[in-house]
This record gives sequence, C-alpha cells and structure tokens, in this order.
Amino acid sequence: MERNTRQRSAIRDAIAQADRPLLPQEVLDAAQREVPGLGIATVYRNLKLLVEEGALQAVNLPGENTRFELMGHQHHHHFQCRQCQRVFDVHACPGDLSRLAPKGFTVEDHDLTLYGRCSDCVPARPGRAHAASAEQDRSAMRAHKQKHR
Amino acid sequence: MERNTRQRSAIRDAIAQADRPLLPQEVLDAAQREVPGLGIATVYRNLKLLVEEGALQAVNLPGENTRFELMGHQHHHHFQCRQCQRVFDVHACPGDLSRLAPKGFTVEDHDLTLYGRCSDCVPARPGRAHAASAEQDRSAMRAHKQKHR
DNA sequence: GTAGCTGCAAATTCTTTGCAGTTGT
DNA sequence: ACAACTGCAAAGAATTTGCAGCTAC
Repeated sequence: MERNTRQRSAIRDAIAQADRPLLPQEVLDAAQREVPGLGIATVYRNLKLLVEEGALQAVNLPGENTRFELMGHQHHHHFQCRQCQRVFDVHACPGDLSRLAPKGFTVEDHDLTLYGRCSDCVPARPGRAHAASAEQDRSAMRAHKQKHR
Repeated sequence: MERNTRQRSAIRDAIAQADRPLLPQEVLDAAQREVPGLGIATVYRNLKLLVEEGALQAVNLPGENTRFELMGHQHHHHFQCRQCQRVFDVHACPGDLSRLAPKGFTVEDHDLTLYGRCSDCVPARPGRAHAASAEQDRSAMRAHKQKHR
C-alpha cells in the first residue's frame, strides 16, 4: 500500500504548481522549500512511482533530460525556448502524419517539438531577459548545462 | 590542421555505409572491424569533430542517446520502430507549424519523430522479427537498454 | 620534428540501488 | 508492529578529459 509522506506531497505539489514540465533537479529545488532535508534519490524514486500510478507524465525532448508534468492533457506537444531553455505545453497537434512515413511503414504515434522564443524572450532583443520566472529558470539551466564540459 | 588517420576513416566509413543513424557504440562495433584496437573515446572525439566540421549530423530522439548520420539531407525527420528500436530517416515534413504555438511565441524550427513498425517488423504478427539486419540491431539495442536497471 | 591523434584510465553528470534507520497506518 | 519510505553513499551508464606515447605530414 502506498503511503502519504511529507516528501511525496512536496514533490507532487512542486510539479502541480509549476506551469511547465520540470527537471528532477528543479523538482528537488522547489520541494526542498517545504522539506529541506529532501534528497535527490527520493525525488527520482517518487517521480518514477508517480508516473507508474498515473499521476505524472514523463516529458522527453530530443537531447534533453526527462522532465515531469501532471498527467491530464492527453495527446499534446512541447515548445522549447532557445533562449531560456524552458519547455512549455502546446495544446495543438498537426493531426495524422502517416502520409509522411516511408512505404511499408506503419505510423502509430508521433512526437513533435517546436523551437523558438517564448513570450518572455522576444526575438527582437537578445540581451533582454528580464521576466522574473525566466531569469530564475535560466540559472537553473546554466547549472544543468554544465554537464560534460 | 586535421589529419587523416585510420581511425577517423573507419569511423566515417562506418556511418557512411549505414542506412540509418548509428549510436556511438554501433559506430565503434562497425569501425572496429577495420581498426580492432579502436577505443570508444576516440569514437566520441571524432564524432564531435566530424559534426563540427559539417561531415556528420547528430540525431536526437526523445529519451534516446544521440545517434549520428552523414550530413546531407537538410531538413528531415525520423521514424523509430517500436519493435526493433531502429531509427530511419523520413524525407518528408508537415511544413509550417507556427500556427500551433501559443500566442506571443515565435516558432523558428521543429523536430518530429514518428513511431510505429518498420517494414521489417510488420504489425500483423508480433512474434515475427526475422529480417537479418533487424535481428542484428535488436541485440545492439538490448545491450544499450541495459542502462539503469 | 612536432602538433594532432590515440588508447587507457580517471573524472563527470544523471540516474538507480543497497542499506540502516525512520515513519505512516 | 512492520512494510513502505527516506537519506546517504556507492554503483552504473553514457560521455568527456588528462596524459603519455604514437604518427601523419
């Protein structure tokens, strides 16, 4: 039977209150505000558990680590901002794409990722970057991007 | 100045002779037939080098490790078979998708991945899987999938 | 001759797992 | 009580890097 621990609630809340898919490290940062001693292993264990029980959904973008969001919206896609690296939901879909596949191939599903600038990072001025949430997230991403350098 | 080593040629050839994007480990396996002592670090170093010089193209699919293919076809997409896990090029594109983005967002590009069955793994009979190349690749993928278990 | 390259081993990053102690029910 | 859970540290997998020796040019 599954228990209701402070840690699990904090993790679920962190994701529920975010308006976009979060990285495990971002979940940890957010959840630690409520449970300071929280460890990253517990975050990973709970993310896996919550996905299995259908509460969360894993979001995989090309070349990115897995993010997590609330299960809910069925089929949808994602948009990644090339400036702040954040990922947003896109509740639209191009529809049936089976016509694109090679002959003899059967298409069952598809993944689509759009790239560009989010509304906080307008393309006009590259040096802008003021919106609080965007700036906050950029630092998280900077830390994240240090991998393999 | 860049040199022309046996190792680099073997790596480039391995990718040139494949009909689909290869994982670094698959490149190593193929290139070692020509240069037995070849190490994985050399493969990674050359893949990065060849991408930078424009000879190769990195192929990132959601939740998959980076694969590599010859640069050539500009904008194209990919198809992954859910049975044999192999990835194939799709030389078609749904076209402009900016209409799908939220208001205030600017779309500059997109990535599309189709999922289903390739012509070697017909959906009719799940227990089939005979084609030699498919079987060969499946074992490579099995080894690959051992990660994090 | 020497700068670029290679193989090996060690380091890094992300994720998972073993274990001993803690806690929800 | 006791099984589920947690934090920590160690293990694993993919990728990168330091280094001493090799090799193309």
